[in-house]
Amino acid sequence: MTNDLKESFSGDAPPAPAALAAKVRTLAPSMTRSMQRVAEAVAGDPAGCAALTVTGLAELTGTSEATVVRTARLLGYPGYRDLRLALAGLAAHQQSGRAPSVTADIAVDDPIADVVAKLAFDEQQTLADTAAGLDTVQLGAAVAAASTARRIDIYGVGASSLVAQDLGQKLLRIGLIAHAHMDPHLAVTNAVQLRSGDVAIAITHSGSTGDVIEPLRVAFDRGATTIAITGRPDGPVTQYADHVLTTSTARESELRPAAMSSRTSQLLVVDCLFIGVAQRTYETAAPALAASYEALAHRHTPRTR
Amino acid sequence: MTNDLKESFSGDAPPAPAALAAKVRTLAPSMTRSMQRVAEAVAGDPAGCAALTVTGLAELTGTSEATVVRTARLLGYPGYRDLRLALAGLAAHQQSGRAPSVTADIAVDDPIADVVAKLAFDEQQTLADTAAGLDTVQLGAAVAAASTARRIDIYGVGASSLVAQDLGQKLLRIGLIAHAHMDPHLAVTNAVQLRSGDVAIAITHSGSTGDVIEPLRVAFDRGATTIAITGRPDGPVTQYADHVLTTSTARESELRPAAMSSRTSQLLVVDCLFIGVAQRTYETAAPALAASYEALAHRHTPRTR
DNA sequence: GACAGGGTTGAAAATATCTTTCAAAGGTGA
DNA sequence: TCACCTTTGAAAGATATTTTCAACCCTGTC
Repeated sequence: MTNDLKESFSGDAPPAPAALAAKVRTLAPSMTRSMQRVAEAVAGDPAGCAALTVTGLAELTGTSEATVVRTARLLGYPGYRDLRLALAGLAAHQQSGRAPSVTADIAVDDPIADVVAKLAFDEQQTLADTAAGLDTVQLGAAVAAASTARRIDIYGVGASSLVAQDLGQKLLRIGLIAHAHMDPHLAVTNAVQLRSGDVAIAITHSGSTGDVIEPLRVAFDRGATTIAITGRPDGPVTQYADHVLTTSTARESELRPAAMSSRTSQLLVVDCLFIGVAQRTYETAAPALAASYEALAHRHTPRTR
Repeated sequence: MTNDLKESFSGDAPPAPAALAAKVRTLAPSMTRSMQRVAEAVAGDPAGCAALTVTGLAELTGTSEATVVRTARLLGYPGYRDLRLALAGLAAHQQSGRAPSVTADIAVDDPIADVVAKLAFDEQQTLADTAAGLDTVQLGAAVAAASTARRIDIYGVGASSLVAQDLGQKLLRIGLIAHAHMDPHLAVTNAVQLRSGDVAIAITHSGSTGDVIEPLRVAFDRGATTIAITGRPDGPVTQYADHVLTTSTARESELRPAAMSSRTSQLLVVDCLFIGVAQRTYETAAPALAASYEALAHRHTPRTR
């Protein structure tokens, strides 16, 4: 008889996904007093109820286990266990609904958990922006040049120097002759050695860092293929760049210097460049990668486990 | 033992809501064969597994109930029942979030546009996983220690050395005495100088890089507060760490070495740490940041436009 | 190559949870 | 007031989960 009622309501009985509150309202009139109390508790606090056992929910609502099970049945589930699973799902769903509450700037008094959420969100945003704004034609050209280069020089100072080093390390690892110059003077000195068939890469967020522009200019004059990775595609550095890869510029706040998001953006561009080159030089890159991995293995102490 | 591990990972045990797949990847290496099978099934088909009982899941994975329960425990839940609820929540969550089109691994013959899209997506994923898996209690403790430290030493080699440098640069910029050591020998030599009230930070993805563990051990023995930033919360490095910050481990492919996503993850953690410290030392950090910005201004040539 | 020692595993017992049963309590109309 | 039907919860019964423990399988050692 309880069964008849359930059937008559939900037809061929697909358990309710998220429309649980609505179902409770619809069915409330056909419920007995005790069952209504249970249904009310369930609709009011899905997350809380999901954490309770039958006995717990029975006590909370001042009823018995049997009533709770009956209510679950009426709502269209085979038993309380399944209602509970549905509640957990509903709770998670509600949770995600109120996610975009932390889009504001990071404030001095933000709790640490908010800082993590905001920072992660901002960096994700930066990645999406960068990917959207990256010119694949320019990237393809840069990849082609780097893949066949006799030698690759990379320039970056300050925060960008880390990105330059990262690219240098990775290219070296797949067997290319690449070097990241951190000292501006040495960079210029070395740039003089470049010639056609070589590649020079300048990384500068502002697009106007003299220490990075100068070696690129020299390389350009010497006939090397020059690439600029910058957030200002109209900046001075692009004068001497055959190919320009644009990084995105995110809003910055007092506590979150621009260096943070520009770094994220630059690294993505550099990674794309690297993967592109690795694809093009796969025959030599794959064994080189494997070899460098092997070489490092002994530096790790055995696992504790 | 199983218990220690769980505790060391999730602090005082806030069960994971949506970061389950990430957690599975992070903990997979420390799992036994049978447990890995279970974890794999769970991560691969949360919705399907949520519909199964312990016995059902045990049969599906060809293991026993005991193993399923053990796996649930390792993942941070009190038992299978709770894991199941979390799975139901995750399933509901996935239901709502639209699946991206380019989730596959990067292949040798992918067009450059796909490489960009996949890479950006993967790194976004890594950020989300890292944020979800980061223990804010541990982070808070690390921030507190670093904010009041007399001196901060940072250790990292290989790809992690760039992250170490990044953190060092930023902390210096807000007026803290921080130094990133790249030479393992010098790192140990300097670690001997540390004492109570100082902070030592080790960055290693594998958690077992001897060159990084050694200076941390020395610092630990000297009474300094030690922090480990690692992808292996059960690795040897955590022996000597007062606070462990876990980075996420993303799936890697032949062309996309693990170093790439671990770097992204490490940088996010380091940024969170930095912002946290900047908040705590706002009085001195804000003017210091402004001053360093001023100091750099003259290095940029005037804009062309 | 045999062996000790520790980690890994699943069968089965023990426990917790859920479901069903059934008789008593509560309500309703004659 | 009483007969009858509905609602309800205690307790028994059925499932699911957790724990225990002995066998098993490695791995490194002599």
